[in-house]
Amino acid sequence: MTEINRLSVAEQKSELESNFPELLVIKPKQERIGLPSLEGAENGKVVTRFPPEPNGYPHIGHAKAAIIDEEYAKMYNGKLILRFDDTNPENERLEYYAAIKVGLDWLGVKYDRVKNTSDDIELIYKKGMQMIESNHAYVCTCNQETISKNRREMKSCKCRSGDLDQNIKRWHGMFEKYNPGDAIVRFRGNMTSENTVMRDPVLFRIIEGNHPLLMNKYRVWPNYDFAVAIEDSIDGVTHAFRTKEYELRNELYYAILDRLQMRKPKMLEFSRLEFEGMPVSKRILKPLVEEGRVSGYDDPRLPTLEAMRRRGIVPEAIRKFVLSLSFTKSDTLAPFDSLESFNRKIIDAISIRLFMVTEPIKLIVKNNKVTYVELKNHPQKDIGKRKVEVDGVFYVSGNDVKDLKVGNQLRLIELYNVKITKIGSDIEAEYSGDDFKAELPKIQWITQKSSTKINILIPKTLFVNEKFNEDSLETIQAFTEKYYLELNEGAEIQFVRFGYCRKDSAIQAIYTHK
RNA sequence: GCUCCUGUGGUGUAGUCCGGUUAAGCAUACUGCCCUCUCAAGGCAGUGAUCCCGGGUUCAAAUCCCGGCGGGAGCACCA
Repeated sequence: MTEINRLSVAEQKSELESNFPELLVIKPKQERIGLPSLEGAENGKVVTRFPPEPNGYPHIGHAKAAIIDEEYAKMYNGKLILRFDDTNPENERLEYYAAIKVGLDWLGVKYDRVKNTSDDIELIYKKGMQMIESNHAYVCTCNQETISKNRREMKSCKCRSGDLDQNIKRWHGMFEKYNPGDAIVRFRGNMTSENTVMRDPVLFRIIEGNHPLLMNKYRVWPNYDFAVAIEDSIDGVTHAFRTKEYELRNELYYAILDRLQMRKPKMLEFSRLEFEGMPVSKRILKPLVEEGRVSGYDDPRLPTLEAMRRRGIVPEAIRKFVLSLSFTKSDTLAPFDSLESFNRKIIDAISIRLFMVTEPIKLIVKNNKVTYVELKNHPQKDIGKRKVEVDGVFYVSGNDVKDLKVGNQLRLIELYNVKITKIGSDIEAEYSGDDFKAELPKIQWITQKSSTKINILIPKTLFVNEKFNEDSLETIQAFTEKYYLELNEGAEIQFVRFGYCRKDSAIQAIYTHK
C-alpha cells in the first residue's frame, strides 16, 4: 500500500490500466429524477393507497400524501386506491367524502378504485373473531383509567388471563348487551414492551354513532390499527405510506398481519407537511371557523385545498412543490416561498396584466389629445388586448406621486409622458411627448371614466408565535380598469407593479403572491 | 420521564445503503448584469455549507463505528 502511494498519480493510473482495467469503469451513480425508488417494487404490480378519514376538508397535508401515493403508482405503472377510512361514526360526515373527492379532482390525482373501510366491516369482524379464537386477542372490561394506568405500569389485568370461553362470550356481548366503554377487544401484545403501542392496544370498541353510510346498523367498530392492517392486506396494497407520527405503530401493523397470517405490505413513512403559522389540524381550524375569525374553510389564509384554490394557487404548482420536498423523514419547515415560485412561473403566462391603483390621486392632463389606447393583456403572450378610453383625467397611486415636484416628468405606461405643473389635492400636468424614455419613472394609471372599485384581500400568516394574528387578513381598496368586470370569476390577474391576484368576484380579488 | 425518528448553505432537497470521480449538485431566497414601456416572467453571473459536535477506523469519510448535543413524534376505547 505504502509502495503504491509512493507512485505518482500518473503511474498509479497506468498501473491500474494495465492490470485492473475494470476498476477504472466509473459506477453510474447518476442523479435521481423524481421520488426515490421503492424497495421491492415491480413494474406493473405496485398498488398504493390514499386513506383519508372523511372527517374534514382536505388540506395541503392530504395533497402531499395523495400526490406521493399517485406518483409512485404511476412510476411503476401500478394502481392507486382511494379508501375512505371511516371507522369512527362519531367523526365521519357525508359531505367530507365528497369534499375529499373534489379536492383530489382539483389536484388532478386520479385513482383506480374507490372504497370505504366500512364496506368491509363484516370481514373485519371475521378477522376479529379469528384473533379471539386463536387467543391473540381478548375482551377487556376494565375501565379506561385502569387500562391506561396498567399500560404505564406495564401490568396486566385479569381480563388478559380470561379463558377462551369468556372471551367469546364477551365478544358476542359487545354486539348486544355491553354499553359503550364497558368492553373492548385488545390485542395480546406485550405489556412490558418498550414500545407503548404494543402494550395490548385496542382493536375494537363500541360506538353508537350514526355512521353516514351504514347508519346505526353496527355498533362495534375496529380501530385504526386493526382496520388499516386488514384493509391494506386484502386490497392488495404493496406499498403503504403514512406520516411519521405513525412510525411506532409499524410493529403492531405487522404483528396483526402476522397473527392473522395475512400478506404484509411494505409500510413507509414520510414527514408531514405543514406551513409555518398555517396549522392544518382540525382542533385549531374548527374554532377559528366557528368563532368567525376566518370566513370559512375556504378563507385564503387557510391551508385547505379550497382556500389555496381561491387564493390562486394552481394544482400543478402544488404537485411540483410536493415533489421538490421528496420523500424523507426529516422534519421540515416548509418553504412557502418555493410553492409561490412554482405557482408564479405557471400562472405568469396566463395572467392578464391590468392596471390598478391604490390611494388614488387624481391626475389631470391639460392638453390631452388621445381619445383611446389599446393595451396588451400580456407583454409577451398573445392573450388579447383591451381598449381604454382616455380623456385626460386619471387616477394614479398615491404612493407613486408622493415625492413628486412641479416640473418632474413621468411616463404613464403604454401611453405618454407628462410634466407636472401643479400639485394640490389633485395633480395637474401637461402632455410632454410620446417618446419612451427609460430614465423616467413609469407608473400605471387608470382613467376616471372607466374605473371600477374593488377590494383586494391580502392573506398573511395566520399564527405568529402560536398566537392568532389579528392582522392576518389585510383588505385594501383599489381602483382598477373596467375591463376587470369582463373577466371570468377565477381569472388569474397580475396587477402591474403590484402582484398576482385571482378574481374572486366583481368587487373582490385575492392577492396570490408578488 | 421513557421510547422511536431525524440533523447537508437562510430555506427545501441531491449525494449517505456500495468511503475516492465533487471540499458538495439542484431549487428557492438574496445580489448584480442583460432583456423588458411592471417591482412579473425569461437569460447570464455571483454571495452563501470546515456536510450538528467530539472521537475512532482507513492511504482516503458528508458517506463506516462509538459517544454527545439539537429538533420532532408517540406514550387515546382519534385517525
